[in-house]
Amino acid sequence: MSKLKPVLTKKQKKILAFIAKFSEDNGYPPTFKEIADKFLLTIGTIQDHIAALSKKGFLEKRAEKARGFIVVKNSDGGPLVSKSDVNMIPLYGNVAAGEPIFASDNIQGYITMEKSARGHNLHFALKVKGESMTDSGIYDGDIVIVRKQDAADDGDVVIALLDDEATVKTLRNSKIKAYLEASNSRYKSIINKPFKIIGKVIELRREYYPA
Amino acid sequence: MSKLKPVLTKKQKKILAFIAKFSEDNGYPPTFKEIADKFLLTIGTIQDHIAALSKKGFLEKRAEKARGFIVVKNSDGGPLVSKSDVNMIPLYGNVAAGEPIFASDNIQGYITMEKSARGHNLHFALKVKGESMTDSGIYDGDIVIVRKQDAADDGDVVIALLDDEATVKTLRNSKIKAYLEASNSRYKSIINKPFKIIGKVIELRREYYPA
DNA sequence: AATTATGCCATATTCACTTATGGTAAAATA
DNA sequence: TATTTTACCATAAGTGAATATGGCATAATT
Repeated sequence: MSKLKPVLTKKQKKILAFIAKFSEDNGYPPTFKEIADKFLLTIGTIQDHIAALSKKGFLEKRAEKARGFIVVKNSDGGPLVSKSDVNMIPLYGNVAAGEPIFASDNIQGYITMEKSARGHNLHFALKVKGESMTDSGIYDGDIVIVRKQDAADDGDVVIALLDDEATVKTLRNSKIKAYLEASNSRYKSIINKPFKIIGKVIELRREYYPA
Repeated sequence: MSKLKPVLTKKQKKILAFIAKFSEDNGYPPTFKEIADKFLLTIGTIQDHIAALSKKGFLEKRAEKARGFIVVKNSDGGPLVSKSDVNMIPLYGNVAAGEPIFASDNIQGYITMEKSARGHNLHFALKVKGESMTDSGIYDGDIVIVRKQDAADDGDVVIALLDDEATVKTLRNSKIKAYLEASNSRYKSIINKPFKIIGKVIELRREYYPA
């Protein structure tokens, strides 16, 4: 209903935005002087602005430290992306049978993922090929984010190594034996071949082109 | 096949890692002295290390600037997350008919998305409710990332406002009239109701729990 | 064996930067 | 109307921080 947000003046917004952008561009925040130069103001004026901004809680100032402040809130109130919240993980393409999956030659790029609070295990992403999982909503071209592990539970969608090829399947751990289930009825489940689980799918992404 | 990577010594790795972590934690890089204190070394020694690291291309040094260096490469060669590559967008939950969708009360959180090169239009995310799009691989609980726009092409998956309620459907722009198509045969398409397009789905995400 | 890179020290110098102080003036608020 | 906030100025002082030099001892290369 009602929200009392400390309002920034236009000037303050501009300065905050400049500090944020400068930090992004350069990897470190600007000095008072650098801000002053940008706005054709003097250092004293910037002192006042910084004081105002940190009093309003958009900035945190570390006393007596060069470039010692950080933008805490965005000028429009939204949260900031913190580098420590995000991870870069490699995206692997499909590999021909026999080729090593995790070869660095096979990295097609990197994608960002939210850093899962605890357990910063090893994650990677894989581009799905084939139609065998369409009934589970996993389509050709989708990207699955995988956590490396060599075991999983019944019903988990897993990446398995089968004849030296990586495939996406649902794991079935029946009492008699474990097998890999395709979710598309036109595809056969894999029951009598040995396989090795290399990871569990924890997220799926699909991009709709053209962007 | 062969890649010649400039190898870092253990000490250099440690120092690089410290600089990276310090920058993340504090929002600005450390000074020479702060590094020296951490490793119980002197400033002179750190000078050498910084020189070595930047000569090897892991660090970039801005001369005569306080805290003026940035980690360019990770010690293990992987790319760094750059804040400017990632955006925070709000995730909206489902709203009851009549309620405003973009109310800030309805923000269920924020998710990160790769910043699309150009066109930083307004994006938002929406949690899908219902089964009407399962044949297109969009399931209940999935999250769609939407770019705000009020028109779309035939076949685009869109978010439409219908009776004051936001729904995910496929847009059909036949010659006669435009309508919204459900992809699950058990659901009817919406042909004779007025609707308003508020955005186009550009990405889908599904989280598999438990993590 | 000779050379280069690593890893460390100390001291001195020179800016880079923040802080402190004390003004002036207009606009917003009580 | 009185008072607070915003928005600016100038100047001096005092550290914070990078740079410059030179030297020493090992390990790794050539």
